[in-house]
Amino acid sequence: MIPGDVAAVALTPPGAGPRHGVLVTADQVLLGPLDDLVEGVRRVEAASSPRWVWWSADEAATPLVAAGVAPARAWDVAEAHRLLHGGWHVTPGLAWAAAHGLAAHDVAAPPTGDLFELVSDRAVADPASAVLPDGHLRGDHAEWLRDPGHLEAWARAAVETAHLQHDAAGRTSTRLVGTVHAESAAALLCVELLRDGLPLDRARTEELVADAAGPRPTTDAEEVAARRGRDALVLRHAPGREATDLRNPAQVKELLASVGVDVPNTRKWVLEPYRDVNPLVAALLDWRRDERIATTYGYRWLDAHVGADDRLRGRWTACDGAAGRMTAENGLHNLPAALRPGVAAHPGFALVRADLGQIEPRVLAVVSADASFAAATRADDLYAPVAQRLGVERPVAKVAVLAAMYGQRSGAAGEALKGLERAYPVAMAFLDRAYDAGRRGEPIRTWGGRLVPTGRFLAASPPGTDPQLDAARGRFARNAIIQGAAAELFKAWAATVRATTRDLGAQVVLCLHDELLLHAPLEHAEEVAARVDRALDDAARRWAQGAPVRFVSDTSVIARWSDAKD
DNA sequence: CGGTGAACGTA
DNA sequence: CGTACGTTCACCGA
Repeated sequence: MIPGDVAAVALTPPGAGPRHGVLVTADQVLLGPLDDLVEGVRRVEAASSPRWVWWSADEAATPLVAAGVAPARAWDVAEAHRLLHGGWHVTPGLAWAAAHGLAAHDVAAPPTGDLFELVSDRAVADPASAVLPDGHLRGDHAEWLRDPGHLEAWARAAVETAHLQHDAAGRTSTRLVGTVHAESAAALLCVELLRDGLPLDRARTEELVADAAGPRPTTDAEEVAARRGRDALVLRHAPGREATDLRNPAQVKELLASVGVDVPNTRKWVLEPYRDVNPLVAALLDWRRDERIATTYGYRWLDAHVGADDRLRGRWTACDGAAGRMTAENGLHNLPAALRPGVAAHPGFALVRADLGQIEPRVLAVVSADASFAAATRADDLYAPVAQRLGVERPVAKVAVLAAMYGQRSGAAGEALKGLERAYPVAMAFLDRAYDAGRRGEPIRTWGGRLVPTGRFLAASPPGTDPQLDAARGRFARNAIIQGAAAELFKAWAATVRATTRDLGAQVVLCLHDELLLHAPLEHAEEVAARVDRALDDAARRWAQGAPVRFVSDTSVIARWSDAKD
């Protein structure tokens, strides 16, 4: 049975002729060619805005998004599984098994093409059923779904899984159902981010690349010559060693030794103190900076990932394999600051940039329920009241708070850290508990309910056998409860922004952990910015569930990403 | 050919 | 001041 506020969508796999799809609601089943399905979803969305259930947004929503349909609410079975059970790897079979309490190791594997696998008794399964006689989902669905007649059963299996996940989520944590909703919206947003891309000023971007890599080469020979030219600027400081391969760290180390710079490795922060000692070091560091742009963010990158519409595109994922932050490919998440002036609104549009201020300590105030620390979040600058309370300068208070959340290895914070323990014992005890759970190899749950396994190095060394690895697990856990909760708030905010600015023609074009970038029509940009701030208030209130913690956003309407940077 | 580590960009 | 990610390069071993 399909509940009245739920609808399901499933599609035949791409790449095997014309695609078909099915739409299943409480009172109708629409089975037909993809175009008909898209129109059906558009109609149902407009009429009742149900919660769309799919095995994953990537599979099911991509054709909808391509056609401009913007579902408001979803239950993404794959993302729900990741939240409930931890880890990143998920298939329909694994999600089905976990939801039904079946053992993961019995999940039917996809066919390998091996002649001998046909001896499995699973081959006798009802050809029309998505479920095998042993209760597991069939493993050959990629092939099986080429027959559109199988789609309805596949969609109903997704709804059954979602239903069981919903029950399990409600039992596990009071906030987990809401987290699944936000996570599902984020996964849908990821599909839209890939479709829309990040708007660039191509000419300006090419200029910035040229500053580092030289003019665009037209032949392979020119490219080689440009590379030699860059190398020569370093090697001219090392007469007799011009054959050194600057891309080989061992050779670079030897080269540096030959001019009296003796270093354990050639990393930037190791070499930086020697920048003025020898011109070779300065030349090498500058070479590294330019080489990064020339190789990773050079002309090849531009040609491969920037479309004819001057949009930089890459795939996005709603959560990483650790605490659950979003990830992006093709440089969208690690674009060098030097290239940011190239990210620019297109004619008739503006960028709306919003970044959350001091999100991690504010998140700590929520998840630890420390009333004193929460009081400090009333300030625009949270470190000011903390410094006052501790009787130290602001920079000392800041280092102490960050050390408490992440570090406590090199005890620069010292006295101030002890002050934190006295002033905010609830928050500090919360961090200590996460650290201890990690040391013991126990999984933790984030505020929103995501299960985060800490046993990543468990096979190499069980808890209690290697103090260094125990400490690494502890730091990971302590970081994950903060980073993971921050990611949850961020996604709730991003999903709210997506929903509340769409009617103004705005697009979310970049999500960067604590920063949102939107592309909006010029005439609506100020209103979009206002709605972004309102969305933060609404999302934070829902996410924090009444905790008296304030979140702040620095929001501005700009032409280029590099504008109005603080 | 695939896997690994160094290096470095972002938060 | 720790954690995480993606990308490129050279090297290693099959």
